[in-house]
Amino acid sequence: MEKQDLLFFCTLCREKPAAEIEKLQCTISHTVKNFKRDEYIAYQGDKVTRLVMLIRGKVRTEIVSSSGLTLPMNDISAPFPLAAAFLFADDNSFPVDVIALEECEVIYISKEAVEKQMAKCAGFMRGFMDFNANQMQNISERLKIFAQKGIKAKVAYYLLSREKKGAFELDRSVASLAGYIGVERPSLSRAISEMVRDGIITFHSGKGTIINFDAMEALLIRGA
Amino acid sequence: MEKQDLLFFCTLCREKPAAEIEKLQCTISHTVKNFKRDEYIAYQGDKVTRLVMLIRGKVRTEIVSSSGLTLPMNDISAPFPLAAAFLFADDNSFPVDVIALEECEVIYISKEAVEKQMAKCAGFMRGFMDFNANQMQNISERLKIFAQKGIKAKVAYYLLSREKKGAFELDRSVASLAGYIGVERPSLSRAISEMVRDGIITFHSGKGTIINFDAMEALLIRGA
DNA sequence: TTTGATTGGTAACATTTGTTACGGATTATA
DNA sequence: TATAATCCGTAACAAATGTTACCAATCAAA
Repeated sequence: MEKQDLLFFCTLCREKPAAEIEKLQCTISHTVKNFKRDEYIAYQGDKVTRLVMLIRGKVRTEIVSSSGLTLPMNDISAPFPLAAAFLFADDNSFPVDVIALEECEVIYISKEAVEKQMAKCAGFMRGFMDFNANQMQNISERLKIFAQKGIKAKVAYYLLSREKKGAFELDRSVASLAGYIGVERPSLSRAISEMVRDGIITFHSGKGTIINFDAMEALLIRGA
Repeated sequence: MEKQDLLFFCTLCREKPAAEIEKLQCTISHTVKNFKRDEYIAYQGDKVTRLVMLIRGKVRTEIVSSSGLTLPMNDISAPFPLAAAFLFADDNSFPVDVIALEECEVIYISKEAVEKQMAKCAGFMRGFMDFNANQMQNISERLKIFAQKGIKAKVAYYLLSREKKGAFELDRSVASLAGYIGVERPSLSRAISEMVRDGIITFHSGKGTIINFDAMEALLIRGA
């Protein structure tokens, strides 16, 4: 259970000891529901009127089109709020179908209860805001990578944003990095090889260094 | 002044008449600052410790690299909060430089004041949440477009998400749509032409209809 | 050790996209 | 109306990326 569980109960008011919390009116009203494998937890287009927290299990989200074809998006493991960000949006409907991949448990908290709780409990509010802010940051970071034109530019952006004194370490496999930046694995592999060949970086088994910073910058400007 | 000004003063508590608001302790402490054209309002990496609201003028944001080259991102017109979403993030630093394009006025509200105000005034909180939620929705919609592989897939996704009974209307020029989905204008133009040629859509001066839904779906699945 | 699975580098070729340049159409401006 | 500016369709070519396939290296399980 990470920061996300801030969203569950006011146990999240970490600022105070658990014992003290019990005394506060910090319990949030909610309902619980269980889902079996392959059941639909939410349908695309459903109004998001409640905060939907996945507290046990794993789900798959997919876009569904009018003709019935589906397009898998992400898998999400508990604990995680589903579409928390959209709870307050104007067009607050689920952007995807949500399907249980295994036995799942979900709790629902009404929007009103969430608002009340936020007003009542600063810790809860902070937890909610933090979660949304971090998610926003992740997504906007990814968008910036996608906005870079050319694989090398994407790679350069990715590496520059996490190098320390020229050294970097991939926190994922090359294959998953390819997925993350939206290109094919062999293409990414080729791009890295060429950057090594051109003396811009070194790279071996997940670790490397940036040799030529100027060349990296140049890649950002124009996909070369 | 749109919804954004919800974030300014508690005049935003629209739920109550203005006269009544005066009586509440709904004034939020803030400081004001003016900037001249070309002045820096914020530097990339600056900690976001206060809510920064642009209330007059226009700014440009750009990514700056260590070697000094810049990469322009977006232009933003008042009224608009700058990096509101990052106020609560863990790594809460400005992702970009912010430069005044013209005479600008900015107000600063401390994070603490924002938190207090949210606790005190439900309207303010709702305004803040709404704004962030909507921004999140926009950005994630854009990310989904970028995640589509192939120009036609991007176009199909874009059109399918806004067609009504098969009819669609672009709310922007072809050139700006090209920028939005991250491709070159001639490439987008060609893609549209081919889709028209193949009898998938009609298109003329910003308006069109989807003729072959199945083909549109197929484009989403595999960039064809 | 052997086996099988995963990871990732590479190559040849197909396909898509970018680039550059041109011209027609439309709109704003003098 | 003339003039310039913008928008956008088109084409030919260059460049980047995807596709498919193969093999080597690594690692875990038998």
